[in-house]
Amino acid sequence: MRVSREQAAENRTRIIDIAGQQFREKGFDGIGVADVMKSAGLTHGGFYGHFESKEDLIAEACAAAMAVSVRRWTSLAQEFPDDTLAAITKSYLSGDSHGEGKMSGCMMAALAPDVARRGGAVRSRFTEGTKSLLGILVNAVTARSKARQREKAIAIMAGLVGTVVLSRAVDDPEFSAEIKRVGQQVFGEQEG
Amino acid sequence: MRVSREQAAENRTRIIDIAGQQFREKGFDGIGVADVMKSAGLTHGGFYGHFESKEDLIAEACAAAMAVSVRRWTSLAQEFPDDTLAAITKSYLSGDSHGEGKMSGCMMAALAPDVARRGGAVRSRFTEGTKSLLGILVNAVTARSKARQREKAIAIMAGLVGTVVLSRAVDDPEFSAEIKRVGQQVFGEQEG
DNA sequence: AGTCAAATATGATGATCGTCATCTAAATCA
DNA sequence: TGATTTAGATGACGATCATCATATTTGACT
Repeated sequence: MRVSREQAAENRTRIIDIAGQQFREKGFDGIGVADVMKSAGLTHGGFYGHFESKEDLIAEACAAAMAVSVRRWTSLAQEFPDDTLAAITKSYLSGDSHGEGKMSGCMMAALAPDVARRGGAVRSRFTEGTKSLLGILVNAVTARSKARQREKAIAIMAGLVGTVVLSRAVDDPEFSAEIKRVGQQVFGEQEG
Repeated sequence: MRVSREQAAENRTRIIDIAGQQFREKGFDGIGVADVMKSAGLTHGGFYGHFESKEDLIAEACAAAMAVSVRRWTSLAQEFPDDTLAAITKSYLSGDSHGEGKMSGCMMAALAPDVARRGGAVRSRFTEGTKSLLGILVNAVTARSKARQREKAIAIMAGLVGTVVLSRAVDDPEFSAEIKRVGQQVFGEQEG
């Protein structure tokens, strides 16, 4: 059954959004094309009308999820202009920043190693997003020189990603909470 | 063909070692049981004589790979007693610490998000290893109090993991090198 | 030496995967 | 309005997967 062009475009973005969620939850290899389509309310047949391959969908989902993070950080920077860093780290480490947990969390924390195993397009879309996020962090950080500012931002980004990654992987709830608490304290304040 | 008990035990540890390498390179879902067995010089048939399931192998491989890291950090601490932190971070961020790149690198950096998607045994073995590594780091760090020491160690561990994770995922070699350089500088010195 | 048990090999199972071919119905356009 | 295009549905393909059944060979024990 054919649908209107706007409906088709809307379907495409819904597929990408849902794929981004499922990938973050289960990994690129943990969810299949047919299941993504079903979650989007479609059947698997139409998939290759929208995407060249699963790899193509992964790349699009990466770009879209990174773009969401960029928008979130940007609006946090606008909303909290004098303590952007604390606002970002708090939002970042709160986990379910929009209520659904890992599915809607940061692509870097959920899938960076998976991205590292993939090919060109996925890596490059991820890299673009990472650079954009870093740019926001650089502006949120204070230091004696522009170079120091960038270094500090890089360290904080790595610290935040590592904090989320470890706190999620670990099985002990208290240990997990401790990791997040320390991450908030160390990487969310203008000193370290 | 039956083999001696020692041979069988040796085969088992070889399967676990090779599985650990392949998992780190391709992810838990990126390599199959049959391929692991073939890489170990065996056929797929004997697998379920050694392990209950693939999940069981994953848990064993996790534990073994974490134990290797624990031994490495321990021996670094013995070899460089007065600057253990720098020695560990340098070894950690050098990447191919034993020549083969990501395959032999840290389980936390290669697979933490994959671990987070798994069930009980995998998570718990990973958590044990993480706590052991943290214990080593705590002793390698200086701070005003024991509590501060632990917080600092947690932050450094997160920073190191995030540094490796991001530098590997990113597509731009200069950006990747920059991330690693900053990580070494910030997390390898007794200040931040 | 002879029996038993165990380690591995061979082969098959059903499920799931990415991808493609074909069909259908409705949107688009002339 | 009629012709054409196209989004999506149905169904199938070969490949791969985890797992199991069975056979074989040989170490281990009596």
